Amino acid sequence: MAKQRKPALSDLENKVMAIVWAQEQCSADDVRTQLKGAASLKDSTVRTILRRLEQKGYVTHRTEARTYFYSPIVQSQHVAAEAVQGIVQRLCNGSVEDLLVGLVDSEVLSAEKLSELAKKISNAKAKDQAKSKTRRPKGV
Amino acid sequence: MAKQRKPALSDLENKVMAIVWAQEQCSADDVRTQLKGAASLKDSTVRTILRRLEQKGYVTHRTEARTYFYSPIVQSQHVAAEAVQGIVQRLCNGSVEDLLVGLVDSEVLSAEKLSELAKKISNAKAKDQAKSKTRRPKGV
DNA sequence: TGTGATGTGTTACAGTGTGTAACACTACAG
DNA sequence: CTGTAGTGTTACACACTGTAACACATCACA
Repeated sequence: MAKQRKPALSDLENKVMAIVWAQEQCSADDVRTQLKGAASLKDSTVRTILRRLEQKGYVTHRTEARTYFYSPIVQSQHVAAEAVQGIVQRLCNGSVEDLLVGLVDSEVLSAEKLSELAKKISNAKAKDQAKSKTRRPKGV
Repeated sequence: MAKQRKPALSDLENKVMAIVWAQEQCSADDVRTQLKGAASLKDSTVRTILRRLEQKGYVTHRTEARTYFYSPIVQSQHVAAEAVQGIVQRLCNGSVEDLLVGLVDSEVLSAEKLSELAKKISNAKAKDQAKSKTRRPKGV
């Protein structure tokens, strides 16, 4: 259960997280370099963000020869799922159905695509479960 | 298309919107009264929120004998859909599939429920389209 | 016609979050 | 032992939020 609602991510924090997520592991400087495309920030700035992300519980770091290597604690999909849950509660009377209907109505997702994905996911899950005697894909 | 991304709603703004959405129409005082359960705010406070919501483009008002009656401009489901779209872009590499997978993985939604809802929505939509010769359920 | 009640407009202000960064400190390499 | 590269601490301005006071307008009624 837990789901200890983490403080939301700001824009910049999001960008940084995107980078961390993308490589599962990176130093402050890695982040700064990859962020360069968008904005060009001082390294202390980047490190501040990283530290805040750590405080917020999104990443952790490992020290290796006085260099911090950050890695995500939570998966982006999980964060997304929590965010969606919040939306469902706040905006859809707690009904996921309402949300999906809204998505289809707003043409964010077509009914066909939705069905297709639902099918795909069901299948994948069935397969996962069959396999779970040996592997544990979503245990912990 | 448009989708002119509206400024996000704060907590209190959300609560107020919930009330406005719930009744499609209400005065500042209505809102204050119904908000009472949660917090007890001065009417000027409530009106400030309402005005901000109007500025942000979420509601509009109609004056009737010097009383403002606010009504939502956007549907909650639509706001929800936009929010989800943002999440998909920021956290799921733009893939709705990733999002759905995340929802299922995080047990926000079971694969069965998803399939069921997808089916239901498809059917509803098919019906809607059949009917759309006479009614226009989501034209404009 | 003057006045109270009711409702609105304007303005404010403190707290928090965010983006941004300077500067001080530490430890390894040479 | 002295750069150099990396970290920790601290700061600050700006925007957003929650909260509200106070002034202004107008309708109903005396």
